[in-house]
Amino acid sequence: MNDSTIHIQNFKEILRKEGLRYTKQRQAVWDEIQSSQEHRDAEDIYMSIRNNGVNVSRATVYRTIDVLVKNRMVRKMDVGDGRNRYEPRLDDAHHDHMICIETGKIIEFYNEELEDLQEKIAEENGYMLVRHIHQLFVKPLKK
Amino acid sequence: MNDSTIHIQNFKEILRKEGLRYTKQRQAVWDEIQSSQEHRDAEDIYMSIRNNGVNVSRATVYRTIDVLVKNRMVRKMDVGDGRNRYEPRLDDAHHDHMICIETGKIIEFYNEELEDLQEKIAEENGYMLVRHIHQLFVKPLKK
DNA sequence: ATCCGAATGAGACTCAATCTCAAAAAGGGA
DNA sequence: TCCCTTTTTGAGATTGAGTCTCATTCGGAT
Repeated sequence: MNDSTIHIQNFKEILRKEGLRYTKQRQAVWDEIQSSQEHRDAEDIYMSIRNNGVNVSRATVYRTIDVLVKNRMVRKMDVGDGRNRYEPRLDDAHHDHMICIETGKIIEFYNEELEDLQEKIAEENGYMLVRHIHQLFVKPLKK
Repeated sequence: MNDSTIHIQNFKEILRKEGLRYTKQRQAVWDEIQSSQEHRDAEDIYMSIRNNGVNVSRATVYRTIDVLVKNRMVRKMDVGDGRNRYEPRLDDAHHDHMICIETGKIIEFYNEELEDLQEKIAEENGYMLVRHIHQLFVKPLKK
């Protein structure tokens, strides 16, 4: 059983759990997102699927992404330019993003201390942390 | 010279610096935002100005907000629901936001350690921190 | 293989935000 | 003050990501 098989299994199970049918369009959306670690927008994913010869509509792409996001197979990120970006959660390891304002490059980072601190802050205010958005807008250090 | 006068002065100076003319519409936008510490959307600000008897268009509200944001008199925040929120930066003290997913309440917080950690992370990756977005989505702790 | 409810897709629709451009207003000079 | 040039305004058109509609197609249980 290779990587790809594992993902198809998981995906089918999720559809079953959600009471949804397995269709080639839904599979194509997951395949496409899963095929790249990049942070892509819905239009890009939609066009790539069509270029691969699978007929799919934007509506189906958006609908399927919602299911994937709900089931934590895809992470949705709002970079503030009006278009959401999506990336596969292949290993489910949490990370945040650093966005270079000069090149647009997106760098992932993870810091345990930072994670703990956020939970502590929420609790100090009488709340429980559910999720968070944390983005650092940066520019290259001058050498 | 009262608080209000101080702000009018600053605002006029900013318009001059930007090579923009002083108009009652622009003043009304700043007055309206400055009048409340809440996190309001553009439509709310627009309607309030009109209800106060000043004729203004949405275009002018958005255009003026852009100038205010650029000059750090107003903070623009994307809470992820498609409508940006604006708040006056009266004292210029930085803070981040905690959003209760049950009530929609927005709580401001500031933590020095968190701020330092972010700069450190950016530098470790060869970047300089320019700005950041940090939002904690929380729910009330069960008693 | 049949059947019925779920899924699809073309395109209409939503809604925040931006753009257009003719008309109105600012503000400097005389 | 009045003029004149340039900027600003505003009503409405436009944009664009995302959602919705509903007739048609398809999945999959029996």
